[in-house]
Amino acid sequence: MSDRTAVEGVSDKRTAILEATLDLISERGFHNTPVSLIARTAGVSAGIVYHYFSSKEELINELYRGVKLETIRAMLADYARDLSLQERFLGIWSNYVQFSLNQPTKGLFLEQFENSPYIKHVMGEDFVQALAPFFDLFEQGMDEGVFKPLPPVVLFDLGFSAASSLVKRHVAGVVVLDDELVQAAANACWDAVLR
Amino acid sequence: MSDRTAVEGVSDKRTAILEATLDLISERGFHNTPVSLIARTAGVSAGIVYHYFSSKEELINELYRGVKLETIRAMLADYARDLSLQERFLGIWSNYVQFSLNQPTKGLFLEQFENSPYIKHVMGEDFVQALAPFFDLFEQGMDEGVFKPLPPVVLFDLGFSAASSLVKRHVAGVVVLDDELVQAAANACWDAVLR
Amino acid sequence: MSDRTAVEGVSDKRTAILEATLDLISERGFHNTPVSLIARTAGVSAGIVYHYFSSKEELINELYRGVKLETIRAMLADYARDLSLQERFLGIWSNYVQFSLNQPTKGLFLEQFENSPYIKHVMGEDFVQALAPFFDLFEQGMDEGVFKPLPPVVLFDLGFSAASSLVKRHVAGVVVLDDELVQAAANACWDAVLR
Amino acid sequence: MSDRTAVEGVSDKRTAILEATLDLISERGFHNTPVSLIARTAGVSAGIVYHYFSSKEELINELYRGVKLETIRAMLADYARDLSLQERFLGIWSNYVQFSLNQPTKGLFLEQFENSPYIKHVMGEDFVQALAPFFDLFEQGMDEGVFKPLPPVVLFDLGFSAASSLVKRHVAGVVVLDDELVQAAANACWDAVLR
DNA sequence: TATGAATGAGGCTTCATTCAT
DNA sequence: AATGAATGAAGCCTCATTCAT
Repeated sequence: MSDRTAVEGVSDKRTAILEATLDLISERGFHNTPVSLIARTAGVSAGIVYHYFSSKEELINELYRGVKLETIRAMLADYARDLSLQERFLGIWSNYVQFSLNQPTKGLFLEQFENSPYIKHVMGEDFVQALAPFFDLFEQGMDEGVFKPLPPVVLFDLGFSAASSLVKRHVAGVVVLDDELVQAAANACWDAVLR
Repeated sequence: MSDRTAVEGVSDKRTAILEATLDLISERGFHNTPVSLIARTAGVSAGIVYHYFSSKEELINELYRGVKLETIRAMLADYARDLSLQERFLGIWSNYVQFSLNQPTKGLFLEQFENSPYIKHVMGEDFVQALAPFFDLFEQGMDEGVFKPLPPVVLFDLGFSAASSLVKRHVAGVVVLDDELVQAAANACWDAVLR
Repeated sequence: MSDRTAVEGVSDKRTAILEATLDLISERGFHNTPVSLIARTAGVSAGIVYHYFSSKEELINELYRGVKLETIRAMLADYARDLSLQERFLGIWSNYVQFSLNQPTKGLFLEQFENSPYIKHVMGEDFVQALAPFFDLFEQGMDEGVFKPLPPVVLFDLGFSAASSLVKRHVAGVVVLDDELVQAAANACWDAVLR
Repeated sequence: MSDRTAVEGVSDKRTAILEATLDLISERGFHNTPVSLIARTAGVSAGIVYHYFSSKEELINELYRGVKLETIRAMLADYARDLSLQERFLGIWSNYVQFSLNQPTKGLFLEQFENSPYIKHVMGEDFVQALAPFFDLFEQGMDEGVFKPLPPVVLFDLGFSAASSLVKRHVAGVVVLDDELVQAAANACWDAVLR
């Protein structure tokens, strides 16, 4: 037990810092979120943050990587090659919406991060791996002549850009994203990629 | 000339401040863009900024309103009710892409602003008016049974979300948005909204 | 008429500036009273203040001299050598209280000014003249053996310090300075100077 | 010694800041005493001031409370109910004068503070307790028919207002407050409160 | 006389980061 | 591994004063 405590003790604080950072930044923004506040929220001292992360920037980058990977993986939950193209496509859509609605801070954080010139994002090998199923999906769809003959990234945007926009609308209270609407929107995007 | 000087003289500095703010924020972010740098870039003193704007926040809000309105109007250039639904839809698409590629700082600024919890955006009557043609378009399309029976905002997202994503891909160097690709993407989104 | 307008026009603005300064400083303090606010309150431009006064400091000094002289003169209204010592003493007391209650801003301003190291007060010949009756009173009282044999300034403080303290109590709402109380206090101070 | 160091270590900087603030403000005024100068004089960084005080205003308020309490307590040194009314009264007088002459900055600071609309003073329970002996003195004096039948605050002002005025005269060089003069003045004020 | 835009120094405060303990 | 006092650079903003008109 002392072993676990020791081991988890470490990651506990690290995790607490990351979670506090996520919550604070998603509702206050990068600036307006001082390290001292992150520390207080996480229940640790300001100094210890620099034991786990070399700088505030690295902390935020680390958080970005984690949240981004988690989001990608959530989108691909249940993804299986033996499902039809459409089943996989629609599955990603509903996974994404469900995840975003359950974890609103993560979406807000990602959008903020990705639209800020403040911090340059560096992606590593694990991202390439995590994203592979998307390319797999679109390449298979093109090979089979089911999808429009466009670069996979373009198909990706055609297929999923609207999803995050709609989630923002929902968060803003402009629309209510119930199952029916999600399915309708997902099917509309399916029409967009379909040849 | 003395006429123009007199007239423009009043707003010259104000305009210079707004333009400097746009350029700096789009490439450096909200923070990392001190008022002192804005002033220096605009060729004015730091103090005078507060003669034209009551705070940095108000300056940025004012800038947002101006850029947003300009973008909306650019999208609707040539918009005319006697054009077909598809012509109008595709026109908006190409107007948007063209404007975004010509004025990359404005798109970057808008995305950053709209995804930041830092500043709350307040829109006024002029926005409602400027956006009217979009609602006009989608409502007419639904009335005629051409578009899917979905809320106008949803149709808007289905129709245009991908556009800004693709522009970002272009700016990031991932794809090259030539005319052919823009048309293909625009037509794909047309498929998305089409019944 | 044009003559009067021209002449009064000048002093009108000067007076308006002085009055605005008095009101603002008495309720906001020296700092926290920018020249720009003084100008706005007086209904003039900021620049013109420097036509009438060479600096903010001089403006305040000028104001001090005027208010101080006015206060001294108000205390000595009705002062006449043919009145008894006690009549003159009590007259000063009630004049002071009456003036202070009617013109609360002036007392506040004087106290603030005289207790601030910010601005060094320079008094001129007119002050010496205006204050002469006080010395006259106390010297006569000493010569006649009616007052305690103390320096006139000391007799002055013994005789009148309590007056301003009581006015402040009244302004603060701690006591109500009605006629009866003023007379009682004045008589008590008369006891203090009386041999 | 290590003990004292440890104990004092905590409040050392806080105390240094308060002392520097007192000295600087008493000779320069509230404004004209920037926080940066306070910090430099105290031998600390500017930032740390905000670790101990939430703002410059709070710092000054805190200082006021401390100096005021110290002054009140100094006035009441040796105060004892078994002394006669007159002994107590005259003791307060000489305590006050002695304290003021020994600690001229404190008197200057108090006067400046109390006559400035800049900062609103809030007094707490400790003030009420510290001031109790004054009320005790005046109420007893009235009950015994020794003092004039006036509100305690009024008796207080009649009894002690002149003291601070005279100290200011001394500081200004107008009179020399030697023991003889202090006693004469104190006795004169005793006459003022005496029935 | 009069305006008010403009300047620029300086004030208060915040905050990422370090370091003695 | 942990604390939190401490630093000092930098940010936003104010304001006395000037000057072109």
